[in-house]
Amino acid sequence: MAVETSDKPNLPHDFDDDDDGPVIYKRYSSSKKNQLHSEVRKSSSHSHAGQSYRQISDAPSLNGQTFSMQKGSTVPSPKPSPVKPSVAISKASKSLVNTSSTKLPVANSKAPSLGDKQKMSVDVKVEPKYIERCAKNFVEDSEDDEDNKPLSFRLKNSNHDNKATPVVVKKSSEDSDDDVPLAKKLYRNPNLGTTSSNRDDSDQKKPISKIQKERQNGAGLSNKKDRPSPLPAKRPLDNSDSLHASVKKPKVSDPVASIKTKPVSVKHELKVEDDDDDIPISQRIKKSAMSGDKSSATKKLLTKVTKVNKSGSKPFKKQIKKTVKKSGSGSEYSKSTKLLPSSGDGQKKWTTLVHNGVIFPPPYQPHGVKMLYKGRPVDLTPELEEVATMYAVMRDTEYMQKDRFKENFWNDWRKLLGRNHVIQNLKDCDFTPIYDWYQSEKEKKKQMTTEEKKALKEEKMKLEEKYMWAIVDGVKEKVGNFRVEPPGLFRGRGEHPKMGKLKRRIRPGDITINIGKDAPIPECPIPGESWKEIRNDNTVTWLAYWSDPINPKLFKYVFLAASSSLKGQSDKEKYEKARMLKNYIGNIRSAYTKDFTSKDITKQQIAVATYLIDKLALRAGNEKDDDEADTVGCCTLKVENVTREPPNKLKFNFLGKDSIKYENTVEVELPVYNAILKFQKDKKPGDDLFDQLDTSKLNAHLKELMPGLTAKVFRTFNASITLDVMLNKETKDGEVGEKIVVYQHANKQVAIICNHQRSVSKSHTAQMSKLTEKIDELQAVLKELKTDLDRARKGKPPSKSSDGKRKKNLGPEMLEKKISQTNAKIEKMQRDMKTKEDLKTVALGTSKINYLDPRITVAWCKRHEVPIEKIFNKSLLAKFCWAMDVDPDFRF
DNA sequence: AAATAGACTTGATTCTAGTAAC
DNA sequence: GTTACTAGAATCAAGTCTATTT
Repeated sequence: MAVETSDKPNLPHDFDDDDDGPVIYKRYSSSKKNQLHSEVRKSSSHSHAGQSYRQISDAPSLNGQTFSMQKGSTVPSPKPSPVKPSVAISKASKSLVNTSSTKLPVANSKAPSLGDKQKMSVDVKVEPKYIERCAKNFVEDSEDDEDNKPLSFRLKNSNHDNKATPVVVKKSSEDSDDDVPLAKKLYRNPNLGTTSSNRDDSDQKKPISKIQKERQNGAGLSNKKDRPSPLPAKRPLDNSDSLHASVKKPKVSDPVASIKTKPVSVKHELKVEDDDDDIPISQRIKKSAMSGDKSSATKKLLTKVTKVNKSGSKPFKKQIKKTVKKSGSGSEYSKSTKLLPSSGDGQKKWTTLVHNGVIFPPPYQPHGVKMLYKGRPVDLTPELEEVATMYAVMRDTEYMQKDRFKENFWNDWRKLLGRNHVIQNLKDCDFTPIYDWYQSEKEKKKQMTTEEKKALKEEKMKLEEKYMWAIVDGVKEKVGNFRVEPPGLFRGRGEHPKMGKLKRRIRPGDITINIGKDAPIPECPIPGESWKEIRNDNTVTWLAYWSDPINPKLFKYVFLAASSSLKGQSDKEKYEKARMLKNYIGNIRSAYTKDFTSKDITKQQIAVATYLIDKLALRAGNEKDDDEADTVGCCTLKVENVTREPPNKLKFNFLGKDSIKYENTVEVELPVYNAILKFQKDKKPGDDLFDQLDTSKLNAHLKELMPGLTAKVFRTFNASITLDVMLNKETKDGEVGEKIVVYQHANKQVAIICNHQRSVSKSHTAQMSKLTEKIDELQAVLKELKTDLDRARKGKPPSKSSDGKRKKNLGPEMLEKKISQTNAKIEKMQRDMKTKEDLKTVALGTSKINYLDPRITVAWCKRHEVPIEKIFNKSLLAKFCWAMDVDPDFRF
């Protein structure tokens, strides 16, 4: 805490405002815009209305504390101008020197449109090291070979001699601008793969002046981004290459200049090994597949790689595991920590940690509205009423159609009711009075004036403010979820066996607090109660946890927010690991290709599974318990989830994470097809396709191929490389708006690959028909204009308008102009419609947040003079602050 | 080697507030 | 000024993966 005071400039948030910061923000924002809320957002909220408990909690009375617990409002940030945050961001990211030189677009206006270009390029200095960097990049560039492309892209190459119909993502079939499925599209562009050449083109061919300009936009850079900032801003991200990253260990290490070097060296060495990568993957695959079993050779190769890696580039393996783990910060650790605050000691995540614990939802406030049992009002104790209300409020949700939900609810409620309660079954319960009461409360809330709302918000803010921040190694950081989850009915996704169960209220006695040794222990906010336990474990990043009331084996953690350095650090490491995969992917692919026909069934299954993960970006697929929804990932695929379609296609159909359906038909290499045939033989539909496999075996195997490699890395790799390749292939000179379209298009393809879906909004159909209507209107106008044009040309006056009024007599030119304007309008609307229809089931956000290396985006923005905030919103900018000063030439 | 515990990331949905459209 | 629409934030469920224990 002491720390807190110093260097404001570097703090992520202005300390000055800190204390009242949030409040101020709030006032600010609310002041002028509040009126807006008067909105009556009906339909949506209404229909699900009570559904979630959250809503309940929002409901004024439910929790008693009127609104104070509402959720969303907290967001401190919304200061009208983005300036502040951006400043902070840039500060944090550019560590030192030329503060002025770097003008991240961010720093500029909020939504700079064209004009921003200039702004962006304003104060740039050409970085002396630019050339150096270029050189580095070239090196990197040269390494690109087709391996760096997503497998799906490559397949094309390999297959193109045969048929080209690989990945057909059903969803994509509707794609608008690209009504062609991604796969097909890709096929069309066989070159996609040649990243290197593209890249070279772009970089090398550019005139220097241009380069310089770009550079300016970019991060400035005179100093290496990687340098450690002298200032105590956010803790410096470990620049070192992620490599270690792969292993969880040394997180905060001192930033050493060596950063870039490492990767390079690795690459070099790898290169030697990878010679065979020069051969197009397709050929390689063929080669290996055809030429009998060369597993031994492969093995050697792999081994070599690994070795090289280990010795040549920093050692990946985790050295030293934490010996002292959970016990609470081992004294040793703290000692060493203290000595070398920034040196990455194996597991240490922080040195000092100060925070105020968590905030609890307000106690339940009984409303006294009586439900009916067999038509008669029933008196309920507040505890029973609370639970009844949770249920009542879910009336409009789908859960009410599910017997499992009702049954689970009844079982839990009944326990509370006790044997002899009047209420003996759910069927005779009528919750309508409570439901109605809830609706009216909601309505009341809606009707509040902006003043009232504002006041409530401020009040809430006041209560919460102290919980919103933590001080980690002297830096004030946002806490993510400092609110303890309120009680409610469990809403599992899909057919979750536990849906409807009562999620009981969490009390201080359930919560374990993790905090710095010397930090004051947070005061327990509920008088008379106390925390379950206090720990001082600096090998973990959580601030608090409690065990999940629905499944006591699981924990609910309180972590820092995504914008924190700690999170940023691991995010960066994640992407570095994925980038590392680029260097290994060639060998990995040839290795598993060889094993498609392995006699060792386990090997064969590993090979095929790895292939699917690589090609389709499937999740690993851990085993699940019976008390969880029945969903699968790669390792847990069932025989029935894969259908063979001769001669060499596989049709996948299963429920993945969150019970989201995955449907995809893909063309695969024949050996894979045959292997699947073999795995399915003599099995029942519900049997495991990969009976010899589980995620730990698979990951253990992957780790032999590349340090730190696990199944999920392929997803990250696949997503990011796809973005990188598509952006660089498709971006053309032109308007910012067009470039953004290119970005969104790439983003969408990634979302499709990752199967990121969203449910169609209720109003979608209505919205579409509205648009259609408008288009029709415009078309009518167009027709009329054309008629008038004809008449005008013949010297006649315009026709009468529909309402019989006279129109202005316009000349032919004028009419022609109008016609083309109208046409443009129509086209635009049609495009918008297409896009809308197209994206109605595709969620772009998830991949942006979790899978796309932000440096690709930032670098692209710099290169193409697109203001970064056109792509990243405020929270993304904060989350990715570590990526903001990336070199414009950065390629994934 | 399998099960369990633990920690952290990923993900769809819900909620809120800002803005656009009427 | 309302109402409709939406982006972004918040929520919390559901994954992944590692380490430890049995």
